[in-house]
Amino acid sequence: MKKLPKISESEWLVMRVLWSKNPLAAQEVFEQLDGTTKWKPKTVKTLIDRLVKKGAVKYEKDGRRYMYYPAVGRDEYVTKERRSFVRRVYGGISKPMLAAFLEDAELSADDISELKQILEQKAEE
Amino acid sequence: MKKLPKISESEWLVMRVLWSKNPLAAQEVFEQLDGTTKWKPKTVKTLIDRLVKKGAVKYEKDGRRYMYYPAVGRDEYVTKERRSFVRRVYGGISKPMLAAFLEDAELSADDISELKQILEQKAEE
DNA sequence: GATGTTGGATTACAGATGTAGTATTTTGTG
DNA sequence: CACAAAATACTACATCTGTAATCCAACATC
Repeated sequence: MKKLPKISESEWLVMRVLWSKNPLAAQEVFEQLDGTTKWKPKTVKTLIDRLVKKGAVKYEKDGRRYMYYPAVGRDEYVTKERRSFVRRVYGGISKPMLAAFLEDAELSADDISELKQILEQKAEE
Repeated sequence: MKKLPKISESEWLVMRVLWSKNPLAAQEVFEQLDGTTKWKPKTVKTLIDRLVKKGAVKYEKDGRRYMYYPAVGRDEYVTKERRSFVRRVYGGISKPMLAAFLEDAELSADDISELKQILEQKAEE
């Protein structure tokens, strides 16, 4: 249960890119982001540098440039963020919160039955 | 659809107090928080002041002190935060996300059947 | 009326964040 | 080899956050 560094809003976008594909050069991260943000390449580089300093990203040399890759797992992070979100906003996970999520979601019939299964599983405990 | 000011982590705790009971004097907010945080009264006052400046809290005079109350609705806020959370972390609401929430939750039998009802409702659309 | 007490107003200050710019080094190119 | 192109390294700077402390005014008390 190591401690995960805090990742800011903007840094999340960088992590999402690196989680989806890696290793990437700074330039490539910028290209992946281009369109979803209006950041300049230098901005992306700064964000990457900060993530490296925080220990969320690692790199290896590739000639004149660095190739970056995530040092922390996406799933751990998502879990951590999910928990801190519910604590902050709802004071804890709760039925009203789940209801709001479910109502806000667009789900296929398959999704719905999968989720129902999960609920049924839980009912048995 | 007015724009809601951003509320920081710490400020959320103050808002939660004010949403649950208001109007309150700064001192009273401090008392409500005491135990859940280790903040000094001055810290709480600063947070309140910032919320006022952001327009998330209003006040009225009561003798020599101010009584504070929320200027924004809890529900709007929660919705906003929920959406920004899913966008940031999952890139959008999704079944895997919901599954993770459900699995992480502690639910009573009643809760479970209520949630199942919501899902069934959605299945009919 | 002087004085302590209780609020509010103002100020503090370091670290995180958003958003780059400038300087320097490495390297491919004419 | 001199120079432009590309990467990295270092620097910038206003805001926001977390976490108060200090100063001042009004009231309550002796």
